[in-house]
Amino acid sequence: MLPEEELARLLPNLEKVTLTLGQSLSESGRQMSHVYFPLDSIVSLLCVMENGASTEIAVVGHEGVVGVSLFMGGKTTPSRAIVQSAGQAYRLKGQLLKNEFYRAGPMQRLLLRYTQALLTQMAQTAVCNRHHNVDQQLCRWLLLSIDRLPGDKLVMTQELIANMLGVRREGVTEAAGKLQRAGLISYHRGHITVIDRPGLEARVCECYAVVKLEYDRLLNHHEVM
Amino acid sequence: MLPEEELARLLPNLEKVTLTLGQSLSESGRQMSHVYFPLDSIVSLLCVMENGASTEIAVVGHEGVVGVSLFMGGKTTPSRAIVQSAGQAYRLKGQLLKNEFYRAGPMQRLLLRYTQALLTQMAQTAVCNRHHNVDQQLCRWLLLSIDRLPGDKLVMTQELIANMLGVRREGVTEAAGKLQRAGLISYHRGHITVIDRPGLEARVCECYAVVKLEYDRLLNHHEVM
DNA sequence: CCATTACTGTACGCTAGCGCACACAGGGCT
DNA sequence: AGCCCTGTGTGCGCTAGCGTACAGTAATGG
Repeated sequence: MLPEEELARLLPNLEKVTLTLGQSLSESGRQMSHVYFPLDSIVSLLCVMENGASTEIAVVGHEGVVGVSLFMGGKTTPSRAIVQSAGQAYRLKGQLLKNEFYRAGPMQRLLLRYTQALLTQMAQTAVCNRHHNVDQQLCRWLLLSIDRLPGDKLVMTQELIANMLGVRREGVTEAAGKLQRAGLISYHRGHITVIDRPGLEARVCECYAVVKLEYDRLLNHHEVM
Repeated sequence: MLPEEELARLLPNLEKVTLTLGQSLSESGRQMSHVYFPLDSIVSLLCVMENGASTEIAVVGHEGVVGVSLFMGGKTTPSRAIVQSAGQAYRLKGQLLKNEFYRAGPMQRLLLRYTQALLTQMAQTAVCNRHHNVDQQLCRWLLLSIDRLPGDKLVMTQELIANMLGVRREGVTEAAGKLQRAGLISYHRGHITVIDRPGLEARVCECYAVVKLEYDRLLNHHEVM
């Protein structure tokens, strides 16, 4: 989405890395050395509490960047970034991104619009956690995930999904069972395949659409302010 | 917190306005004409759903600004901003803030750090909605509110608090009753007085401290990156 | 090939919070 | 005074999700 000039300046510094499932890109309160631009991987931003319970507050895929705190000026965040789906990503030294950011050009505007989209995703996650049941939240989570993946399959155990959603594993089993019996997904020991995407969209709560529309609005056109 | 030069440039354009309880500063999807810097007032950012249910996703007081979407580049947000506690605020034409922002000076860095603090508050709200009970959330809400007010009193009915927290009014009645019987607050027809602040802090969940520490870290020193 | 581990399904009692209904009191109004 | 409206307290049945326990089955590894 960047003009050639910016892209040319950045490309030599982008390093392609492989992210493995469960890998931590950022720990609470620790400064990241690099920012990551997922390609076909997905990264979850998690809040972990003192007792170990966790909740996903946002998910980042090829549309975004992990490490906004580096250019936002805070350096650290109180959340963790965990690879939710293995794959490739570009990474870039934090200082280089910051330099680019402070050129105050298209890259800065893009990063800021992305950060605003992230704000919306977090806000909607808060609402969803409050008002919607596990079934709907699972649908939202599945849709947000496969939107960020090339195919319709994802590798993820119910245990991990439960950690992301901040619910019991058994709750996920039940919700996933319903979806499977309804023929919307097939679930097999850590491998999920989405069979009927429109069916999922029919069951999901409004939160998914709110987030998706906002991402489209903010990121899917090259308009310069 | 700004150097004199920046302050001198902004001051003539700041307009002092009175915000009344319940006033809307921003509607979902509408562009704001001004940004607001609360002085002794408090503004709640709310997500409102299709069925009318709502949830507060963040609270803004004298430490912050209402309308980050104006400089983040998105122009609008899918949330509402409602005055939760009447009082004074400065307002500033959106375009003037944007101009100041794009001077890429101390004001930009400050606004970005504030936005990051807002991110943290939203994230923690999402976690709190998931994992903590109404009692704890009420304590968090009370503390976040009186931190942003000059005294120890706030004007707020249980009905409105329920809307903020996204719970039933009766749930708030019950939780507030416990706090009152414990001698931590006194509640009288829409007038709350905090009597024992340390007592509240002892009951609140960790979410309050996480948010408070992050605000302090990001905003309470003049360090320039 | 067997043992172990990891993942999924199911059951059961418990609790927090919901939806609803209603009683009661303060405070302002005519 | 009487009245209404607003705000608060309470009770009751219901449900979603929790905690816990355990069974069954696929993958894995020696």
